[in-house]
Amino acid sequence: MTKNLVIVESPAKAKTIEGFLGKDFTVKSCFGHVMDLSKKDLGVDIGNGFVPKYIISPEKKKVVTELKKLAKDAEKIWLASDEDREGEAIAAHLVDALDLEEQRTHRIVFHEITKPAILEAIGNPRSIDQNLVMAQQARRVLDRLVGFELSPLLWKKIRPSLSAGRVQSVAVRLIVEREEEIRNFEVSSAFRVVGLFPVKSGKKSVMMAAELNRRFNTREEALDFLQRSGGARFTVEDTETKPTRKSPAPPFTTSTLQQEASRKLGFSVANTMRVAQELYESGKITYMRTDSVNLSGLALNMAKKEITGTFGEEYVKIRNYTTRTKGAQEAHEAIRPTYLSNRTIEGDRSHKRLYELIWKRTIASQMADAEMEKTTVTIGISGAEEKFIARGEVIRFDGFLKVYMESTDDTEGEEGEKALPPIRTGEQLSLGEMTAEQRFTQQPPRYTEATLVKKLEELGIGRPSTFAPTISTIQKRGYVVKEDREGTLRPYLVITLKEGRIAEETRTEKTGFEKSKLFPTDIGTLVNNFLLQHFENIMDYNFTAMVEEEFDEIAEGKLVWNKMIREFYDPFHDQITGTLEGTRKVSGEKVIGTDPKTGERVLVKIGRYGPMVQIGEGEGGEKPRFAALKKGQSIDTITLEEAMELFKLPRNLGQHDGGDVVVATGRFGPYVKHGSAFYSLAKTDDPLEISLERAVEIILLKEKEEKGKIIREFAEEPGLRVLNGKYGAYISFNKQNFRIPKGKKAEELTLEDCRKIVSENEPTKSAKGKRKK
DNA sequence: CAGTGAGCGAGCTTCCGCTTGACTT
Repeated sequence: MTKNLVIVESPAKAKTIEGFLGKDFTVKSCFGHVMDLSKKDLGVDIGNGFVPKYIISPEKKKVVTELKKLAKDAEKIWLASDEDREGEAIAAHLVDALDLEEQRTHRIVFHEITKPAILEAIGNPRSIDQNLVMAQQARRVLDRLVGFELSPLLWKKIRPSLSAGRVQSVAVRLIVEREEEIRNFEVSSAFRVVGLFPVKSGKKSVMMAAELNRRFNTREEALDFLQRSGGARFTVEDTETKPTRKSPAPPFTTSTLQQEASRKLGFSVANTMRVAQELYESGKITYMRTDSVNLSGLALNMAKKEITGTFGEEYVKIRNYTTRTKGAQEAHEAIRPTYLSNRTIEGDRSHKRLYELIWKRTIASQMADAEMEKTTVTIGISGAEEKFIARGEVIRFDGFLKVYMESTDDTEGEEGEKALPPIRTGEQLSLGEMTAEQRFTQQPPRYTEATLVKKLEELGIGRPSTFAPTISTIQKRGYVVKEDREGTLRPYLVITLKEGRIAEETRTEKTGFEKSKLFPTDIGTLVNNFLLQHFENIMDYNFTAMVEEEFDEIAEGKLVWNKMIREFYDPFHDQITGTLEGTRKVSGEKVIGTDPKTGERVLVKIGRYGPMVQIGEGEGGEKPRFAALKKGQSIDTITLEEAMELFKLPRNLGQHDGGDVVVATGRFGPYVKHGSAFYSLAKTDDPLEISLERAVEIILLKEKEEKGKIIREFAEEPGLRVLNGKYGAYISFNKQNFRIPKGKKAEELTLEDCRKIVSENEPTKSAKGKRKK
């Protein structure tokens, strides 16, 4: 029996706090929300003031039973869920689910997990803020209404199992619209002129690079300028030196951690969160789902000590950062190492790397500004208006740069500027070399997972706990794919002036190369355009910000929650019924040309199984012909020529081992068929180009791989085999799988053993079987 | 796991935000 029961959200937090509080306190975790709207139906009684139908979440029943038992015997119950809208609702749901009486129940909050903060919280309990709870309820009900009315509309009008929601649909919109911008982008080019001037620096002679303050639009203008420069004199007209400073970035939040881990370590958003979760659970870092840039007083003291000890006192500058993120709730600290004296940790490579990133960012945030000196040299050209400008930078005091430099998203950033050689106004310079290089304007960048999170956060859409799941949802639904794209080679012109002679040369560079970027799929584009056409309000980038304002008013007691919902819902529901009755099924169908052979119309659309091309429409008794689009192709951009190519499959490549080898494209992409067996092609194989030799190679490789999987097989019973799978050995019997009992060695199983296991055990459920149930 | 693209109908899918394990072939 315990005197005091404290309930927090996270089990790792519970463990830490228990250590602060002594033997009269038992600290338990409720693992987040314990109640939610029923999932069987809408879960909201629309006709009756939107009364929510809350149930104890099925996966939380066990926790609730256990907490209820502990609460029954406790003198006091302290609800210590997070201090934000969701946390307040969790506390209210706990009161409900555990049948807590008011006089025994206290609500406490703290922003940092330190002993003084906890003790202060215990000393200042309050009651549950019902206004805040109602604000959460409004948020929850709104999301349910939007999600559970829009999604079924998509099932009817586009395809089953699709989904839409306040957050995910806007995330998809960002990606679709960025792709449109890229498609409509018109590349232009201009000539950038750089002069190299030999200058004495001590005893050595170095080349000083300076860029012309004007770019030329055409080759002729650039050529003309270089010709005129052949006999020109170059004079230093001005040198200017200015001190500048650079400040460190604030400590990590969830979103900035995801961005930097992506840029610096190449981690996906999901991977970053998995590793961070493990660091948190092992006590190495503070909580990883936060929107706060605040550090506790304890952390600041540790930082001061660590920086002083390692770099010296002049490197310390304690700073208070304030968040600028829309809708931030700041229930936690920023993400930081628990102990700043640990510069590194034991563990595998990804844990070490992420930890060190967090350490550096935290430490740097409390360090002095870097102090620089920027020098600008202006060089005049006799007989020309234009000037050459050389820029240099010297670091006078490195400050935080000793530890950490934030990276930027654009890859084509300026190279780090170096110091300029000593130079005086009035000095005459000779020209070493001058080049005019054709440069192209850059299309807008595609989103990565991390830059999409950044954009969502800027718009105030989504929360630290949902960024990673949202990114994975829009990929799982097939709205968006994360892919690499091969670049193409692009020629560009370089004109050089050296020793009075002009030379022209064409070089090539790679352009359009993409790595792990988000691309919209055809279905993603179709769903987006459909929603945009009929639900512009929900798809508005400001929709979340606008409803958040109303949630705030509810939290302040200025607005009644179900009145707000009523005002949203009535027109929204009219939109739903209007669209349901007023539109037909959409498939994105459009004609892209006519078949040069038959003159039939060729059209593209999204069919039952995805994007496809169709020749003819079944008029005049002719059956239409169909072909699925290849990966990376889109009904928006495919040309007639590319579409006709797709009808060259299936191809018969020839004979192997007494059977035809046929290549075609199926449900799961391109494959080779030999006899009754199918073999998938590798990503690098093109089904239209592949040779018989390569196809046979694929067949033999797969056969070899299959053999490697077999641990045991029995001549008497061909359907029964012991196989080696991803999760270890298992028994396969007529397409059903069985676990091998503990203590038995797979290699030593006899036919009798296997038959016994099969007859006495239930087969394991496959993911498919589960879904059917 | 595989080469489809008629139409019908039963039964299913779906949201956002809090939290971690259980489980997989």
